[in-house]
Amino acid sequence: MRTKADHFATDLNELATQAKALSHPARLQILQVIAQKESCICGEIVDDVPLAQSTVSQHLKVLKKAGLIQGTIDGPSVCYCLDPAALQLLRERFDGFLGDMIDESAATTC
Amino acid sequence: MRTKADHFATDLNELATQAKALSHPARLQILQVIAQKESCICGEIVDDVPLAQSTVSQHLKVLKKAGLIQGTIDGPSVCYCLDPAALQLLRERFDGFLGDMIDESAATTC
DNA sequence: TGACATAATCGTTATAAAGCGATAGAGGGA
DNA sequence: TCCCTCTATCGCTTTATAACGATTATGTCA
Repeated sequence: MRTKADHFATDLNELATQAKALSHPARLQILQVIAQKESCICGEIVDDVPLAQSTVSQHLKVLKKAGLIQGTIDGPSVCYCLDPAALQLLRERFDGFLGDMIDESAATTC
Repeated sequence: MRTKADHFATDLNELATQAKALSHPARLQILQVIAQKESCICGEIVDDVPLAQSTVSQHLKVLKKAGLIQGTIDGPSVCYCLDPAALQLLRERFDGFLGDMIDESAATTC
């Protein structure tokens, strides 16, 4: 694929990247599971999500790469938790992006 | 691809679908262009985005399918505009989803 | 009607993403 | 040490996405 990411503004690329991390229901559910459980062992996520262990692991990798979660090794298991600061930042970016757009487009009707 | 969308909650599927619409920098830029221009003729978008006309048309289709924009035929041209209500709804959904998660995860640190 | 402009669609190619089973590596306990 | 558990990675297949050029369809205007 000829992804012409270099032709777009940096902030648009970053926002698009984070939106992509949220663009799959399994990843959204994984985030919810991690948020709800007091502990966040990988195995529990696999139990709660209707996907194979290897697939869940891939999704976790995507979320980790996007900076939305972090995993720490806990003996034989891996404990995953959210990064509240990153989520808050993402929230603000989305809000800002959409908010600006809504303000500007208030007049435009076609 | 075996997209197991049916295995996930409806609201997660919908949010993921809309996030996917925002997951490409070209589409984000197109939204900005439409928001900024007072008129929103398709050709102007093509001029402002570093992609071929057919590619832009595809992106517009994705945005239209996601319900974020609408296009009305204006003679030989097509006038695109944002759907402020849809954008506002999306904004609130993101905000709610991320907000709930941040609240719940305040305690969880691993 | 004929020529031109605009935008959507088609056909094709290349890359990314999603999914799974199997394997590998790292710890912990018997 | 040996086995078991847990999770990441590999290899593979299937489907989706992105991109473009070429074509088609629809209007406008001379």
